[in-house]
Amino acid sequence: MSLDDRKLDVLRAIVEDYVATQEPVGSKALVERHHLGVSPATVRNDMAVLEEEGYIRQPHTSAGRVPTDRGYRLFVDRLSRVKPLSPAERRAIERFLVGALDLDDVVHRTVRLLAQLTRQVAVVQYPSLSRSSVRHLELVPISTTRLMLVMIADTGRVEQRLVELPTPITADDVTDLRRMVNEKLAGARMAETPPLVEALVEESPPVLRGAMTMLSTVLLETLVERRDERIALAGTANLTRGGLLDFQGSLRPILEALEEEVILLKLIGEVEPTSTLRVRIGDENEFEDLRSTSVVSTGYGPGPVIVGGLGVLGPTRMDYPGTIATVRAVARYVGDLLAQN
Amino acid sequence: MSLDDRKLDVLRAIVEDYVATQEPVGSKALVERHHLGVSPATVRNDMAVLEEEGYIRQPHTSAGRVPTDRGYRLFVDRLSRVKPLSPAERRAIERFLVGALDLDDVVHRTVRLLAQLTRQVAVVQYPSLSRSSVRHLELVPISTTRLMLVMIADTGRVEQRLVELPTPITADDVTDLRRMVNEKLAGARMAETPPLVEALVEESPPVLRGAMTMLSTVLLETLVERRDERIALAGTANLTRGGLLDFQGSLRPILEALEEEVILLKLIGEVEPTSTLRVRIGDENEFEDLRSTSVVSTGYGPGPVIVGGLGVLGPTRMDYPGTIATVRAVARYVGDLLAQN
DNA sequence: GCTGGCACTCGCCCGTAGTGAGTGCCAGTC
DNA sequence: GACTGGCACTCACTACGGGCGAGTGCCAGC
Repeated sequence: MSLDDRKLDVLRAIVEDYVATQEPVGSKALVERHHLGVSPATVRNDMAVLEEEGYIRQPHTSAGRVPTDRGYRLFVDRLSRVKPLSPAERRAIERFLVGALDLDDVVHRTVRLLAQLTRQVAVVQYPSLSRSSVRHLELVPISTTRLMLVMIADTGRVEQRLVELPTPITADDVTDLRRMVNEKLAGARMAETPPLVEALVEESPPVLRGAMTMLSTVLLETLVERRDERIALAGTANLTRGGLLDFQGSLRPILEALEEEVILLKLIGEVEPTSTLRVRIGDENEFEDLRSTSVVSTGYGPGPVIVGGLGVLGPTRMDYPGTIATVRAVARYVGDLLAQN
Repeated sequence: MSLDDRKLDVLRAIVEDYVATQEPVGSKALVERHHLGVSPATVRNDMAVLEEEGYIRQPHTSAGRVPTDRGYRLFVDRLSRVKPLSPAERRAIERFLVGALDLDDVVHRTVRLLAQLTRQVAVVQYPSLSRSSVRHLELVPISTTRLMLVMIADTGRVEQRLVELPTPITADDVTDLRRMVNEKLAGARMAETPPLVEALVEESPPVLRGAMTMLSTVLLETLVERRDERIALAGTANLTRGGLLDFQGSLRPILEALEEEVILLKLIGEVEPTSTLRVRIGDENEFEDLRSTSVVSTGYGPGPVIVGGLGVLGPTRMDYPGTIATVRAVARYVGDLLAQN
């Protein structure tokens, strides 16, 4: 059955009121606060239909209605009007992000900004290595049998790792190694590096073979395997906003989920090549513990190419239009910032 | 008035029971669970004295007793017996920390380990730059007017920053700059660097003067000013342990405090040169919002010299002996690990 | 198809009463 | 003088019950 326009209006009004007041909304309050032009009784009939269709529900008989996850979904997809950012918000974004010193700084400022603007938990993924290219590889001798490998990506990411060498090497050897790895790898996309690294070992002169082998192992680990992804988090205190009503009283599982990098990455890191914004509402979340939350996430990057994800997590009862607008705007600003560097 | 031995025994029993059960403990339960060898009435008299002295209090008339901050303090200072780590805990520590790849990895593993063992919020400060020396400075050309400065400290810390140059420079210029800064600064303690950096600018040839000036600014910022300190945090979900009884029901201010790096640094970063362990109980905390928590912190470092702090934060009602033992043990292991590198 | 009216439901808000853990005090004993 | 058993008292907690009112579903009428 298709819902006529007024029923959709009613649903929209319910969502908006419930988000604002956090209390089940009744038919009478609805016609008073929104000028729907019909009587409470009519609204009640509409509500009955909406409930039958699964868009709203009653916490208990003789209470008002509350949107279901399905109701929020419909609201987000078809009913929410775009809420433009206020000038104050725009200014806040600009002020917050100018003067960032390096990538770490950009990410930290961004995540705090997002948390502050949306008043929710913010998550920002560092630019993904797998979507970056190698800008430069540096080898710093720590001792004769130890090197520090510093990898600088074009996105500004810097990763370092210790390399234990099988035999002592000289300063000249280090220079040679440095030249070789940079000639081979500088400019390469991370995904393309494994065969190049293999080649490096094979092409290296016998005297450096042992060192290069160890180096290649660490290189592969650094470039493509673990530590590929990093995450910044802020605003967990916002989970306590709205008392114990959201999240059915137990913050525990949510806080635990937020400590799992793997989970966070799945939440905001799985962005499609296009920079579409994604909203996951309640049930739609794949993680059991996050079924009482919604996640708004999007990719960001300099220009159209996506290098990482960012987003916020909050109660299903969240201000979707505002949150979506903010997340989108912040992602764009961050992208611009990256493009400048 | 001095408390005789039995009164101290009573206090110890109260603390232990309350920590275990989280419920006010009465005289009868006390004599049953601990073999004090006296009757409840006697214990009641002792309790009255302890209460008068401010070591325990009653949440309300006709309830059992609960230790005050002062009571915990006395307990920690004079009554708690050292609780040796279980073999399982020792094994957990070792297993957790072997195989750490680099400093980041060590810090992350440590903080998670601490959180897991103590079941509280764990905080680990990265080795402080101000307590480190410069191992190596690397300059990587990003463009003709941009350099990336990578600073590697002897503690394993790596910091990077972008340097904008006033005029384009050549690859040879970069080589010169790199040589100059390393000759001057490599091996220097961070605290000693400012005059050296000044000298660098003055001694630099006119053609490099502009570049060196910018570089020196960034150097000073990186070496001694901001970003000096970094922090890792884990186990916030443990705050929800024990329901809403601890922290008088409001996690909010605590979560907020934990998001402020400045506060965390003050909590665990202010370690004396010696590696004494510090316990701050409730009121003793300088931050208003943390008056309902206790903090156990200590310094760590390779050998006797301290390079950073670590610790845990939890309800005043915590297992002090166990927590203290764990914090101390983890700090020692981390120190050993750093010494190896 | 909308509306006003009406009976009904049921969560919420007290006030009351009963229960029991725990206390303080005191007289008695070793 | 220190400890003990006994006893009256306090008071948080729980259960019960009635009144209130927001909100509903349904129905007859326009």
